[in-house]
Amino acid sequence: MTPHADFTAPSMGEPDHENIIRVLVVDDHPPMRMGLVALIKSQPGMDVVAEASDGEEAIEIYEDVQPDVVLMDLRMPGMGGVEAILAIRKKFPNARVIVLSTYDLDEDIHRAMQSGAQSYLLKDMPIEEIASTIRSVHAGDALLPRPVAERLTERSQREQLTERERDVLESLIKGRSNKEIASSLCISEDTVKSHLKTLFAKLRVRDRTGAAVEAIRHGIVHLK
Amino acid sequence: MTPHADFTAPSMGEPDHENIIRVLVVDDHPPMRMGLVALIKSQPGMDVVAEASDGEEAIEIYEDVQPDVVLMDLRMPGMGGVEAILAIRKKFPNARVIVLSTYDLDEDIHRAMQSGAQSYLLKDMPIEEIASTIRSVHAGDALLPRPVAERLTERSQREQLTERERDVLESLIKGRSNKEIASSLCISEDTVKSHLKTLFAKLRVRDRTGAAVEAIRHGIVHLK
DNA sequence: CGAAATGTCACCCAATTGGGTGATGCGAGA
DNA sequence: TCTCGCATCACCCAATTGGGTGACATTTCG
Repeated sequence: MTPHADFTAPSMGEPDHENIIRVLVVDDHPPMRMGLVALIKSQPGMDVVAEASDGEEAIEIYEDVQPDVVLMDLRMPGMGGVEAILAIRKKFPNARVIVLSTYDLDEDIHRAMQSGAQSYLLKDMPIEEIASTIRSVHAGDALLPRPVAERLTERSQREQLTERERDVLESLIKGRSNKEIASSLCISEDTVKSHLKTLFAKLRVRDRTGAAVEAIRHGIVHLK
Repeated sequence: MTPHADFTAPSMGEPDHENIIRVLVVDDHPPMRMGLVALIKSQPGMDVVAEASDGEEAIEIYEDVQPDVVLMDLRMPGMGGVEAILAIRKKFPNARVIVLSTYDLDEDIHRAMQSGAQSYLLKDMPIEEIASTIRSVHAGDALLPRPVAERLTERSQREQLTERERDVLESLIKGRSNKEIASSLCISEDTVKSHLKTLFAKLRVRDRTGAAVEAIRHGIVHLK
């Protein structure tokens, strides 16, 4: 796809301190990809070795070119960033991935870091910060910008939802009544109400409408 | 801010058919700006004369450089794209603006076109389409890509909300009960219920939760 | 093993919500 | 002038929802 020069195997032997950082750019927006490529190529000591426009492509290409660092968008059609990171790190546990997202939703950040990303940047950050993070992550650090770290703290203060609570929440956001949620999950209506009670407490809302809005606001469930 | 060469006044006299298309790029994401600049500079017959990172800056710079075409993001901190387009076209009714957005929400598209944009593109479109639209719009056409036009049709099939209905909807999404909505809008609870009834019908939902989700889904109200 | 978390269900009761019907006043436009 | 849409309010009634309390089984974990 994108021409990448002859590369030397990153495993074994001599440290790559003096080598150029080989970056894989993953984003489904062509102009954004173009910008990230321009950004990286404008920096000394790093270069783009390949591009991908969704998760599956990213996995394939990663195996081929085995880049030093991946710059990965989160929301993409088909396979998203999180699944791609999981797949890549399953096969290459040392893979270094920086998530670059439009959104600073606490759940997104949490899921990304959970899946093994080394950092999480926002697209409204200056290009210097993106470049310096690529260097840091390549050097083995895993740092989060202040505002992102703060969001992650927010999320940790919110109580974890159980699997069943998530199910109810998702069903709720589809516009279903308690009765409908019950039958869709094959449980009694009382059980639904029971889950809703704890759900309201955990999300700190009074009713289902508040729960729906909070869930969307924090990225706990995604629309569409 | 950004260097722009000597420019000739776009008013009066000779047609600019043979001149280069002078583009102003407005986006709050540095790497996206970088990509758009690279995109435009890579195309023959057009060039970037200035960049802005929010609505206010866009207005200022527009007056200074009076570009042929503006490539404008919609959601930006501070003043958004719609307000900027309105302000620019109030002073320069012939201003040509292409909105370039991440989202294909019908309300966003509607508001953008309503405010006077000539086109609405999505960031996941290929760079050729973006470039060719710049040319078309500069030549005086105002065309919408198929998928965007279809979304706009969706929106026109949904009944218009009245101002008051919007007020109730916004209040609803803040998590308020009917009683609280009533007092926040200084009307009776019965009136709130009355508005909600028509609101449910127009949005084709059964209850307030559905209304909240639909409103967010279509961009009728924005979170945060 | 015992404790804690999770998922399940039941019952009661009050509050909120949603649906139907209708009425009034006001301003814009045919 | 006379509609028509909009906003306002009222009343009634049924359905849904939310809060409190408690119980039981399973699983996980120290």
